Amino acid sequence: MNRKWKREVWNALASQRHNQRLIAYIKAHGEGCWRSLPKSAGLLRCGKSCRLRWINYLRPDLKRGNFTEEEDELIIQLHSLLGNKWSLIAGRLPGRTDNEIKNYWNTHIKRKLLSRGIDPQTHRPIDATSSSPFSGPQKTHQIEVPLSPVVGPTGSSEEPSSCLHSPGEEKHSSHGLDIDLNLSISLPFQSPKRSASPSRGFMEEASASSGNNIVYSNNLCLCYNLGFQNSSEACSCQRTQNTQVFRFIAPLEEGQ
DNA sequence: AAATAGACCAACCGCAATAAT
DNA sequence: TATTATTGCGGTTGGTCTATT
Repeated sequence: MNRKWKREVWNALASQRHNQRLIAYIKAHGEGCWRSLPKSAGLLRCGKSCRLRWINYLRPDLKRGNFTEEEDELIIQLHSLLGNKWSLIAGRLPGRTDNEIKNYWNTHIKRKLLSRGIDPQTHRPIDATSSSPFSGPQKTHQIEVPLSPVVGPTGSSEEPSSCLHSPGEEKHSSHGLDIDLNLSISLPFQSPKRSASPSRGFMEEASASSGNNIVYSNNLCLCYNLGFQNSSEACSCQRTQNTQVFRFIAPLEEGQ
C-alpha cells in the first residue's frame, strides 16, 4: 500500500461522518483499547492511526490557532531543558499536541532562534557552540520550570504549589516567564521506569533526559524519591516568589 | 497565467517501553 | 523468565497551500 493511497483512504475516513463516529466511540468508551477500536467503531483504519487522528486532530480540548508569544517562549525554555521530548513539552502546553509543537519547532522556532544567533539544539550563542555547551563560568545549574500551565485554552492556569525565590536572586525573565537557562550536567542516576502517567512522569523523564538529578513533582523535591536521603545531598533547591515556577539548582561535579 | 520554491502540517514508520500471558 | 501484544514517542515523509518569479 503506497503512501498516497493511504492518504486518500484517510481523507475518506476523515469525512465528518467518520470523525463523528470516532468521537462518539471514544466519548462512549473512553480512550484506550486502540487495537480493537476500529473494528468496534466500524472504522477502516488500524488502531494506531485512529489514536493519532484522535490525539492530533479530534480531541475536543485541542487549541486551534497560532501559537502565542508566551507559548513560543515556553516551548523554547522547555526545549532547553528537555530536548526533543515533544510529548513532555506538550504536556505543559494545554491544548497543544506533541506533533503540533514538533512541527512548530521545526518550521518557526528553529529559525527564530537562529535569527537571534542562538543554536536551536544547544540553546547557546552560535559562536559559542564550538566549545562545550556546559563550559563557562557558571558553577550551578539553574532551571526554572512552570509547574502549572502558563497558558491554556481558557486562558486560566491552576495555582501551583511552589518554591519561593530568595530575595535578590538573579534571574532571567522573558514575557513574564521565569526561567534560567544556564545548564549543566551531573552524574547519571538510575532512570525510573517509564511512568504510566505522562503528567506524573514529566519531571522524572525531564531529569533523565537532561541528566539533571534534581526533580520536583508538585510541591515535592524528588531528590528524595530518587534515592537521596535529603535534597541537600544533591541540590540546594530554592523556592521562588513566582508561584508558577520552581527553580532547580544543582551543584556541578568537580571539573564541570 | 504558469512554473517553481518554500513553508506548513497531517500522517506514517520504526523503535522502545510496558503490560499481559 | 521468556515471549507476544499493545501503546506511545520521535523522526521523517510527502501532499497541499502560498508566495514569488
